Amino acid sequence: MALTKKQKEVLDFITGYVRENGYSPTQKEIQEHFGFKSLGSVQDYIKYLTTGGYLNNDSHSVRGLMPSAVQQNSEEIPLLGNIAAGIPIEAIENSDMISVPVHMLGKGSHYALKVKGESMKDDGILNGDIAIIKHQTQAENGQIVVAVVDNETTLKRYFKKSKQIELHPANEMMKPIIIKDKDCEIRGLMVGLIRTY
Amino acid sequence: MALTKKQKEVLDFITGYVRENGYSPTQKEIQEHFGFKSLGSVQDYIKYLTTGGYLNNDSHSVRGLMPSAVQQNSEEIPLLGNIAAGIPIEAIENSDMISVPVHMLGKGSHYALKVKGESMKDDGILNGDIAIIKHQTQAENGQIVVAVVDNETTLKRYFKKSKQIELHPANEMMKPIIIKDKDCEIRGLMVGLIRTY
DNA sequence: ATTTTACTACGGAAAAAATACGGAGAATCG
DNA sequence: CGATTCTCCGTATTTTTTCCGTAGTAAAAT
Repeated sequence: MALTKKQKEVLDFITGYVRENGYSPTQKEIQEHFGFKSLGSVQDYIKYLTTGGYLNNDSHSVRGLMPSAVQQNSEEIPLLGNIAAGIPIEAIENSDMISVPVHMLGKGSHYALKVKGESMKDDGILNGDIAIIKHQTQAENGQIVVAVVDNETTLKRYFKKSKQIELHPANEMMKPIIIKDKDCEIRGLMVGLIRTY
Repeated sequence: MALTKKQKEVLDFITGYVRENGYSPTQKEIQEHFGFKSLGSVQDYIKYLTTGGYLNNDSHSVRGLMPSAVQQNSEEIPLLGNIAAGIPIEAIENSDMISVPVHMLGKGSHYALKVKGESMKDDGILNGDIAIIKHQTQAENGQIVVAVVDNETTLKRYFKKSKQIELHPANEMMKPIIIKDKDCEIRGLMVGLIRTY
C-alpha cells in the first residue's frame, strides 16, 4: 500500500511532531497545520494511514497517534554466547539481551553471538565483534553461516558443492573445512554485525 | 497509552523536581505549581500517569511519586552521509536517522557515516559499513578518527608524532597521510560499527 | 493523643478532542 | 468514458480530558 504525496506529508508532520514534543498532535492541530476547514479531512488521512499500517491510532485517546516508524527502532535479542572454531555455543543460561537496530532483522527469530578468533578477519569480522544471526537451517552458497561440525560450532562461509559441503574461513592462514552433507548442520545465517571500540 | 500535552507537563515537572531535589514533590506543590484550585486535579494526573506506567506511586506515602525511568536501550542518531578518502561529508540536508544500541554511545553527541572504499579494510571496516562517530576534536594515538585534511574528510587511525600528524589507513596498498599539526582537523572519534548483510 | 499535614476517594460538570456519517469535486486508471 | 480512489467539507454525537469541591483516611509532628 503506497502513500500519495499528501498522505506522506501528513505522516511526516505527525512523525516530526512526535519527535519534537514527545506526544502526537491533536487532530485539530493537524487540521490547522494543513489549513483544512473540516476535521473530517484529517480523519480520512488518519484512516488511510492506519489501515495502511503507517500509523497506530490509540482509539478514543487524545494525542494517541503513533507513527509506526518511531515505535520500534530496535529490538532485544539474546546474546547466546561465544562462537569460535572448536567451542560449541554455550548454554543459554544467563543469556544477556542486546539491543539491535530493527533494520538488521527480517522475519524469523534472531540471536547474537560474540565472535572469538580471527578466522573471518578478511571479511571484516574481528575478534570481539557481535554477530547477529537469523535462526535457520538452510543457506545459499556464499552466505556466512553458523554451522555445527563434529560437535563444534563455527562461523564460516558456506558453499555446497556437488558431493560435499565446504566451509570457508576468511583468513589466508586457514584452510576450508570440507565435509559430507549430512555432517554439517546449519544453525543460522549471519545478517549483521555490531562492533564497539 | 499516549500522553496529552498537559499530562506530559505534569510528568516533566515531577521528573525535573526529582532530578533536582532527590525526592518527589508533594501533591500540594504540584497543585501550586500549576495553579490548580483543587488537589483532585493533581490526583487525576497522578492516576493517569500511574495507570499508564509513567509514574510509580508509593501509596499513602509522602513524596512517594517516582517517575519510572523509561528504559532506553537504543537511540536515534543522524546518518550524515558518506565518508571516503577524497570526498567531504555531504550536507546534512535530508539526514536520515539511524537507530543505535546505547551501549555504543557514551556522553556527548554522536552521528553516523556510511563508509565508502576499502581504506580501512584491514581493521575490519568495509565498504558500506556504518561507522558510529562521537563528535570531538581531540584524539589519542591509535584511535580511529574522522579527520579533515585539505578540505577532504577521511576515516583513519590517528598518530601524533613529535613534529607531525600521521593518518594511517588499514590497507597494505595505501600509504599513511603525513601532515602538519594545524592542517589536520579532527571531527570525531569512531566508537562503533554496524554492518548489515 | 491530638493536631496538622499529606494523601485518597468520590461525584459532577464544562471544555476539548475524537468519531460517525453523508456528500461532492478532482485525480487516476483501466 | 466509467469506476475507483483521493481529497475535502459540514454537522451531529460520543468519549476523554481537565478541573473543581467536599469528605474521608493515613502518616507525621507536636
